[in-house]
Amino acid sequence: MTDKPPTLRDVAAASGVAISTASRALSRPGRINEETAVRVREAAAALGYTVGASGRALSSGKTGTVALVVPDVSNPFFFGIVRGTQAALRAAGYTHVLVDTEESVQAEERALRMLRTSADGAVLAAPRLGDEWLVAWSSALPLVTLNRPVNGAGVVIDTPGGAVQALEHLASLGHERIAYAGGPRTSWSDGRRRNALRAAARRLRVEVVVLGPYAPQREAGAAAADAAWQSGATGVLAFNDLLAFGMLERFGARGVDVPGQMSVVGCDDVFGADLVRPALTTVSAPLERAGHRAADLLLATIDRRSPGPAGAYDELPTHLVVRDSTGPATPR
Amino acid sequence: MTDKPPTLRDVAAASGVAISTASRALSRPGRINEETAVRVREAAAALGYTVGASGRALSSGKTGTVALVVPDVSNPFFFGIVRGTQAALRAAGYTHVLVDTEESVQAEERALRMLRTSADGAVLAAPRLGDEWLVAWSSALPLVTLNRPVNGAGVVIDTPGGAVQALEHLASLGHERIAYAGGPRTSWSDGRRRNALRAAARRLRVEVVVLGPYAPQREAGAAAADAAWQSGATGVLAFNDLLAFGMLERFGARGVDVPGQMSVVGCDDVFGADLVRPALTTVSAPLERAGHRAADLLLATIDRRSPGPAGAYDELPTHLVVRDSTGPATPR
DNA sequence: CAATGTCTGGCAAACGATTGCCACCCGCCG
DNA sequence: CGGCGGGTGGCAATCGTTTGCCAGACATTG
Repeated sequence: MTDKPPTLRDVAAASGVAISTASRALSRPGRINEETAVRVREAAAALGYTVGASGRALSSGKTGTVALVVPDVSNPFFFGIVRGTQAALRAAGYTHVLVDTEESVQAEERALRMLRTSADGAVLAAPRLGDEWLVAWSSALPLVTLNRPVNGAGVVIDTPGGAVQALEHLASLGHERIAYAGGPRTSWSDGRRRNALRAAARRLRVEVVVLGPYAPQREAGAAAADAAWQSGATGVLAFNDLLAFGMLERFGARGVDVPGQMSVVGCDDVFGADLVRPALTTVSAPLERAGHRAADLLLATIDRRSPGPAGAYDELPTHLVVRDSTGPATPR
Repeated sequence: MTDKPPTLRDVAAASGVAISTASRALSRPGRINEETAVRVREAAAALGYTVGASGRALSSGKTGTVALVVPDVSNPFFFGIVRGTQAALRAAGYTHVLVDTEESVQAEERALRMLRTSADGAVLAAPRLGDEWLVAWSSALPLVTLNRPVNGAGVVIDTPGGAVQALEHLASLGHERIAYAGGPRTSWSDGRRRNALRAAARRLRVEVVVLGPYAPQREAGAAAADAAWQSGATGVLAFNDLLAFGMLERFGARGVDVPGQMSVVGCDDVFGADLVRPALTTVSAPLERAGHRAADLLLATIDRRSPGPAGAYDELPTHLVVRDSTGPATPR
């Protein structure tokens, strides 16, 4: 059968010192005579000892664990984020727990409640929870939000900036009427983008027609594509790549040539954007970096103990990647 | 500042009972007078109490945590797996920790060592560790392997079966010389597939030429495509979809028409396989189900306490999804 | 009325690690 | 020779929860 893992007591016994000494020898370099410390470390190695997370957590208050809370693990947008947080946490020796709330506010709150006692902090990617709640929670658990600043803090991906680049790109190709297939009402990012597009449209003297909201999924693409076509636009910006994929399929099915009759721009540059045909012109978002950054920020506030109200704000730039789904406007 | 989360002691005090009673009221239905229990539960709810994971773990030995250990989070193959384990664990009330070993055997072992004290078990997806080690570890920590049986136990995706279907498909299209662009030597799955293909080739009277090994990544696709072309084959089976994507790109770049001059079959049907053009004919693997299954199996052995040597073996069927990257053979 | 059981609820001992505080051993200086 | 201080290492409390065991209350039965 499976015998118990060695404990600090075993290590102490094996090296002939007290438990406290063993503990210090392993985690408080300098506090213990180097000679003794070496003996302890050797014993620990020989026994294959690893400090037990629960014991440590109980007595020190630090769990060595950070959670990433996402609304939907299967969305490729979050793959990049996961990768980033994973790398950052791994490097810092933290354990990475993954929570999928399946878009449910309640699940999100439940997760937070449980994390409060079992994690040192959490990265909330595109949280669904209301601002007030987020603020309240952040005083109970170090939190860093992604793509949804709370109290002016958090990591944000500047998709509005990218969207404007996309608009400029289309305008320069002669498009004068451009559709924006928007995302969920609850998306903070979407609202910001609408505003940025409105302003840019005036400046560029093009017309932007806002469509939607659409679910940020491939399945919603058909409806979005039909609406975009119907709107008389010659180019369309999609809320995200998934939606753009769906639109591409729909245009293909309806015999609308992309980019001949309709230019399509996605957002995020997720896995697959360069795989579809035509390859998708899209606003590239530094997903992995964003995850990494968020985790780093969180780690910093965790050990600086400065969850100060002026938590850091970090905006990551995006840029337009031009591929084959956009081209010169052709009058309809 | 952040005030401490309420403890069982607070709940007990608030409801005028002893800590032990409070504990039982919350987790041992029936053991305590229902009236008292209700009082306790109300107090707990009012205080927003949640049992602390570390305390519980220390005293009961159960951490309520299960880890998924993958060699590379950014591989879309594992996205599906993650999704499955996540769903299963969530449903069972377990916490999901994600460990990326970055293909490193040492990282894998390090992870296992730490998990031993901080998790109730682990799902090892495509572990790099040697069999002996895996066997040894499994006596210290409940383990379920995915796509790599140990001691005849684990969850396995029957890709050889799918590969044979693919071969039949190609054979029926008139292909007589078919290449197999193999994966890493360390892949158990790859070895199995080679054997299955060899046997099927004899039966179907076609010739299979084995190429590789190639890294299961897009970047390796160019080399694989060139080798396949060079081999004189008219169809090629790729170790996985990523490799197939890379091959498709390369064939495109070299002006080799797919499926006109070369048929390509992938494996796994990961996200993107139907996005790429031509849409990829591939062996569809039930990734999410596999992850779910593995987690369920693990959970079962965890609470049945039966890590018996005859751990369960489960083979999930695959099937060929025919899309546009395969077609009739044309003589070269 | 005594003996026996059944419910309830509390006491206290774990679980594994950390850490404040104290004790001891030395060497050194005055 | 006494006092002082730095360097080491041990004692014991503490963190939050679970659980074996016991004790009282009350009901049931012979």
